[in-house]
Amino acid sequence: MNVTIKDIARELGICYSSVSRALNGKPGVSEETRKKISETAERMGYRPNELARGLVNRVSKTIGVIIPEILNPLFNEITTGILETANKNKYDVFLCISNWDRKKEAEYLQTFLEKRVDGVIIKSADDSPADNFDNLRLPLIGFENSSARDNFSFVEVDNVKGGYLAAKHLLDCGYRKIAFIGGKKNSFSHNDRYRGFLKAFEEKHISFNRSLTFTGEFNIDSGYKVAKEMFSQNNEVDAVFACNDVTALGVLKYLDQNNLKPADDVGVVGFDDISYSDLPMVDLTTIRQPKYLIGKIMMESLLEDIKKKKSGSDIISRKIVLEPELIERGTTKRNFLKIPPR
Amino acid sequence: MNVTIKDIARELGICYSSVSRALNGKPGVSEETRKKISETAERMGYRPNELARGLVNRVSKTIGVIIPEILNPLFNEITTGILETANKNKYDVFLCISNWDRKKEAEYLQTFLEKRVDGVIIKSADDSPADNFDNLRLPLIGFENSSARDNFSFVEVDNVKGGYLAAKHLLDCGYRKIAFIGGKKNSFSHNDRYRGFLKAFEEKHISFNRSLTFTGEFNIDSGYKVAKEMFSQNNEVDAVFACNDVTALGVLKYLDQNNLKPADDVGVVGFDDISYSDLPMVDLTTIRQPKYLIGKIMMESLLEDIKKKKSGSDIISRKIVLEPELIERGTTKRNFLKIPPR
DNA sequence: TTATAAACAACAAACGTTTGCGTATAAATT
DNA sequence: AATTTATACGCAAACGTTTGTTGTTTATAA
Repeated sequence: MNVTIKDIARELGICYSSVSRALNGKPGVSEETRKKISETAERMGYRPNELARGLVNRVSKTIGVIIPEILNPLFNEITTGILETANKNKYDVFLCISNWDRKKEAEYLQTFLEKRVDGVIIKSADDSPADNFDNLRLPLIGFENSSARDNFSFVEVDNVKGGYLAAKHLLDCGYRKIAFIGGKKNSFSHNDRYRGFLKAFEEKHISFNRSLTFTGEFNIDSGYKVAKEMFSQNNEVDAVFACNDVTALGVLKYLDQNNLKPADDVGVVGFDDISYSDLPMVDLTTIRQPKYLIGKIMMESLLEDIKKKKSGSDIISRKIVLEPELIERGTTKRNFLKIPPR
Repeated sequence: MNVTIKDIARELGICYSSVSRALNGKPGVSEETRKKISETAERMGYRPNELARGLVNRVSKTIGVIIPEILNPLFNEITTGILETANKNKYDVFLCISNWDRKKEAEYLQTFLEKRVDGVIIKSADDSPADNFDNLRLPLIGFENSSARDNFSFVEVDNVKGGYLAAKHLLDCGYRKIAFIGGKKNSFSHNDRYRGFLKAFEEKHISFNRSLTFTGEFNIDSGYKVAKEMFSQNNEVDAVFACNDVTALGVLKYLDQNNLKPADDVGVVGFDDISYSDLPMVDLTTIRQPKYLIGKIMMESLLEDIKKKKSGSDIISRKIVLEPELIERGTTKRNFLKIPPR
């Protein structure tokens, strides 16, 4: 059985309310007894029961986090940022994986409500107008915009710009038959990246062949499959922009197995800059997201909102947009001109 | 403000204890009122307060998990197994990252105690006789043995066998000047893999040059650095066994940058079989650990122990050892005989 | 018709805290 | 010495549940 403040009080022959006050540094306890109390607390190995505390303080010092998966290094690094920032601020985190399933997501939100988390960070499995978290009365912040509501707070990279940078770079290199492999169809990030992608074409007055638009999932196999399908139908494709690095790795896998040289035969640009893209054997050109920072900022913003809520002031929604960055590596090559200028 | 059972009771003009009984399916409530109660509960959006429940039931339906990092895909996949299994059993998980720091680890254990988790899963940052969790009165299970105490429960792969398989494979291929790059020095897993490694040499009556023993950390940079140091001093090394795939990736990075061909110039065997080892550009021979399964088994065993503890029966410590498996890929080649048989 | 059990509802204590309020004691002021 | 003031401490309620005990109603059998 665990030691309680009542045990300490009994031991010292005083009232347990004094023990509480002493241990919390509140006034109304003499220095002398305060010292005695903290000594016996120490000696008896007292550990406050946070459940009981949470009950009266209406605070659990706990954040609920829902992400679609952690196998993808993208979420991995974001999660690292989240967890380390939480720890620095003395919060614990319930980490939940939705597997891109909205039902699961909703379930987790329910248990968060039941366990009285102080706030929620979420990368929604799906973007739709009828949101799971629409009338959740809880500070909440998302990774990437995923709600039509304009009071939804989120942190994301400028996806339009990211898509633009990718396409512009490929065009600058001289690639012309460029394919687009997107993520979750109709998700905000997918649409934004696609828009930016198209913008680069427009700007250069080059037309994009819409039949070269594909969608994949966030894993290597999916990238491989899409590449296989794509190249067996359109062998004139000379470059690919994959909306995330893991999908791009799948494309590279296909190229490798079919004796196609990255850059020379097919230019490849990914998105995210996961740690493995940097390996010399991979050496993937990509659009970097500041992943750790994203996690850190989400947690910091959330904690601020929690503070605000407690003090009674209004929470205003945040839309924090960070800069993406083109990282040029070996899977694209400048002045590559397969198609002679007409 | 959240809806409570008292609100529901007031709404219906009954006593709140009946509401509790009704909602928990306990006897003592008529079918009629039971129905009325669950209907109004639904209508009012009632969510039980798990803090209050936990307080009286002495159960939090929460597991604390401490791992050194999640950037390494090894822990990643183990964690996935842990989280999914927890979810299936209606448990939530506090995920904490120790960054290989024992102090942090101890801090986390304290907060686990305060938040009254029902059990703990841990990959200890360091193996030592004086353990953080020595007198923790909580069901606990570790990934890999990390305590001199014999009542410490853990799940691990047969590391002796893993080291043995790696060395045997390299020797069978014909490599002779083999280097060993270990993990945390003096950790149980390190020692076991080293023992197995040496065993293969003994078995074949081949002597191992002890000066080719190195230790690294669990990241690419570390593997790279060790390789650099090693090859600049001992250019006769013809193969490397790295105690984890991430370190092996660092070695491959070095080889790539120095125009050394894996397998032909230097055989490389890793440990873990992380998902990226399978990429054709990497194609790393390795010793596979059943990562997801490890996580799953840890969680299942822990939940069993929790059940046992609740029912009052004794918890016996578990030592679950799983089989490692050699995965032959492109970084080693059979019948490679650099050194002619004498 | 009355006794008796069964079915249900209400009461109250408990879980381990925090905290407003009242009071006893000691110190300070007149 | 009498009165005020500050301080230390105890009391009790509250947070939202669960659950054992007691009280009341209703149906059933004698």
